[in-house]
Amino acid sequence: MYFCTLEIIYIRYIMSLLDLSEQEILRRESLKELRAMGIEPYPAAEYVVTGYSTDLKNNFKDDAPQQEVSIAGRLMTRRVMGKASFAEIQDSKGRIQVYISRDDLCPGENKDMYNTVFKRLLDIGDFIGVKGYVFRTQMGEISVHVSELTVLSKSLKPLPIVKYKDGVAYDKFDDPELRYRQRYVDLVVNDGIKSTFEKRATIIRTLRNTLDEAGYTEVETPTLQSIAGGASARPFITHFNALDQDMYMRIATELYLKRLIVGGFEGVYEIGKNFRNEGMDRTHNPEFTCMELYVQYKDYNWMMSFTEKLLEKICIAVNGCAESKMGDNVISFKAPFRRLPILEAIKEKTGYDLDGKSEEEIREVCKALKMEIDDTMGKGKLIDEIFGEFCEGTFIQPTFITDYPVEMSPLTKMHRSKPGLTERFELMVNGKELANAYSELNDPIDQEERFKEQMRLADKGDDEAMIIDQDFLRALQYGMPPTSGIGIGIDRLVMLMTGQTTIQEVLLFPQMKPEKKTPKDADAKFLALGIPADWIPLVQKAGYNLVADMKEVKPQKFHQDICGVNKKYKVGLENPSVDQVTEWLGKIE
RNA sequence: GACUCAGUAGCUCAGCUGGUAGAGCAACAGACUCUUAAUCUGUGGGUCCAGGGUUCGAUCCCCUGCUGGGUCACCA
Repeated sequence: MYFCTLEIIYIRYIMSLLDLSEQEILRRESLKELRAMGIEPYPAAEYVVTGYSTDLKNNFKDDAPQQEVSIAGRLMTRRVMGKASFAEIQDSKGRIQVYISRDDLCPGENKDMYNTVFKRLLDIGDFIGVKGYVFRTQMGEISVHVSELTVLSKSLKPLPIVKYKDGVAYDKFDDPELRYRQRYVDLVVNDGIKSTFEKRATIIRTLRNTLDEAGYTEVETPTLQSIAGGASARPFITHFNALDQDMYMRIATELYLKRLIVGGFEGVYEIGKNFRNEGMDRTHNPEFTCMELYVQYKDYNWMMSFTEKLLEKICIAVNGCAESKMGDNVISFKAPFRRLPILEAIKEKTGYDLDGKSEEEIREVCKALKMEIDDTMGKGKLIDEIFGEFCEGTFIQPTFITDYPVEMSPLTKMHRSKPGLTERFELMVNGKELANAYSELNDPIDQEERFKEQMRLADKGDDEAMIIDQDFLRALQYGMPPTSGIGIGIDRLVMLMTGQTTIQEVLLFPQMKPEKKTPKDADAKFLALGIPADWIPLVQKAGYNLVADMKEVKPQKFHQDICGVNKKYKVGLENPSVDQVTEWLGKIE
């Protein structure tokens, strides 16, 4: 069964109308009307702008000679008062009011541009360009007096209307679900969203500039890996057809960057995405941005002072000072930061001194602290749990927590003087880990042993233990200079620098569950029952998206439902008889 | 995964022991040449998330499910 093109076009036309809201249909009609008037709603030509909203407002001087300008943007509000109107145009920098008087826009006899185009066919959300001069209204608002208006792009879907008065937002568009899914709308209608992402760009630019000036090389390493190493996390698995083998999305850049230090770079860094197949919440997104840096001949002490200077510089670049507000907390990134060994931190917060204690003794401490633990946890994991439970959240001001136990640091060099501990620090800010760094382990034999220990943990049931990377070991065997490395979570850094409390606010497109689409049976299934093609969209509009949905319904009710749609949406089809409908429904198996 | 709250017009939200729905904005028609959440008059617009149950009658009560928010757990 097939139909001619015209029928298909007609069905699509009905379907499109049935799926649209009244306002969307009206906007489409306005679009047609514009074309009928000879106005192209989506013109191809460049529209030359000579200024931007906020610049015009900031640079305006009442006593300066009149300034002709040309600006473009989205029409965001409209206040029509008969023969004169005010509107606000939103461009990339902000908003400015424009004043349109009928007789200035249309000096001749034909007033269509004002009466028809501006007042009736344009809608909020449309892009327009205007030419005119800048002036100050009686109410004191700097505005553009419009002499020429160009339609640049018609908007077919109505934007949520958010209005502001005295800093209070009315009818706010603040449902997180909608804001993240339709970030483009969020950026258009909500104040301050764009600036968060501009700050994010500033942070990354400052970071990159600082590392470049220090003489380090920006590199890119594989995202698709056959062994996902360098961190403890579950990876995403994907499939490479050409080799018919599974691959992993990287969970860290560490092992590749260290190979490059073996290869002779002074310093290498990468700013890129890592992927971890774990939960999603206000501080975790499955893909997130990390910066990792490795510098030869350095140690973790050097890295601490490098890091605090780096962060202070970034904070000043973003906020103009070395402080950032997080809710009620003011965080100072003024270097230097406090340094505190992890066992001292635990002693400080819990009163238990774990120095020199065995795994069994620590297990007892955990029980005394009423913690939930299990047998798969080794000594390192236990200490980590105690720290996470009682200490981590308490470090609001930037604090370097140093000298972690070897069990939880398989890629870290042993401490130069403290047995059982490693030369590692984590930087805690606002109660969360922001960075993780070490004096890198460069003893290939020790490294192999550490990997084997990880394998034993994996055998015990730790599904995050690291997998042994033979090629990385081979690289180390050629010799790696003493090296210090660090990883900084960029998303969390942006949160701290911009005062945001959820990671979704600093990611343009945070991971969301896929949008659910109502399943619909193919047209052929409806045609098979004898339902005419024209009627299929109406049947589906009435709520019968699947043939199975019609199975139980009484013919009378079904008849009423579909004829109701026909009438309500003025589709204009001839209604079937109840007998015909009964016949269709009778064919359902 | 647990708990909890929510789902009503294009948007933000009301809706009383249970009697099939309202406001503001947006839209449409009209008035208005310096307004600014413009104002004034009028109009249209709803699968009250879905499916069961109780009831003469359910947006409301009960059950189940779906979707989402929040909190917690998991997750360096």
